Amino acid sequence: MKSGIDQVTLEHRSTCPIARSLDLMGDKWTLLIMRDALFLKGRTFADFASGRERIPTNLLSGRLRKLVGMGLLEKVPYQQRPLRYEYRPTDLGKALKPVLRAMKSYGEQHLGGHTKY
Amino acid sequence: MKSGIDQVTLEHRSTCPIARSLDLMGDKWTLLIMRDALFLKGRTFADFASGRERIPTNLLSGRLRKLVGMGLLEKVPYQQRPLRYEYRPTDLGKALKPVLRAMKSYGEQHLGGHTKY
DNA sequence: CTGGATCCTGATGGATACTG
DNA sequence: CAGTATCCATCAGGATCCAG
Repeated sequence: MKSGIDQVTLEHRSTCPIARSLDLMGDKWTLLIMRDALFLKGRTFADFASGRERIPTNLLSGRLRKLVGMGLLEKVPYQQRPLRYEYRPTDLGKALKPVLRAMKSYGEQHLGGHTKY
Repeated sequence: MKSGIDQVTLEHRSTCPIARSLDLMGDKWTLLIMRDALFLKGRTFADFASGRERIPTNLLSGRLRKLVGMGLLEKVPYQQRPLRYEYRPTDLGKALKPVLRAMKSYGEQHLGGHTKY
């Protein structure tokens, strides 16, 4: 299909800023994609798909669509012939860094995760 | 049923501390419960259930079981006759505050959420 | 070959009713 | 009050298929 309507409408359960944030990124993949986009720089679909956690391609394409629709990533062509795109974090996306840093810190200190993003 | 096995086993997709954190709290309700536990003090089941986002009771009981099992909350009796319990954040649970603060800040600055937890 | 879309199936979510 | 049980809807995951 060409692609459905790209209205990325987020439910919002309450006016609480934490709840709003969770409505946007409260799942197991969204922040992992942003981690790669923010710390591993401009990434292509294949790059995201081959990350260590192996996100299924159908979930990846859906999440990317949502993130672009919400303005956290932008899809920009980086070469012609063949045309290729990469997903780059916008300023709105970069604003997520403190959240990711807090989670990284929590994981390192309390969950036994090694460093390296 | 009496209650299934209470083994709270977390999958872990990789050694990345962010991925580990997300394995633990990457869903729409876990951090909301911790928000209430941390900022609204010792809470009972009914208190959590009647929060503004109205978490269904079956999900609530499952999440509380998980959080107690992972050691972020502890279930302590606070009165006898009739016996009543409340869920109190442990030190491990309190360590989540920076994550919640980062999300609160993101929500306020970029998602139009009002303050008040 | 890359970047997805589709399909199928099992797991999870969510609303609400019900019980000790 | 503190959960369970139930029932349906939606999502996750994996495999595969298709277009440029």
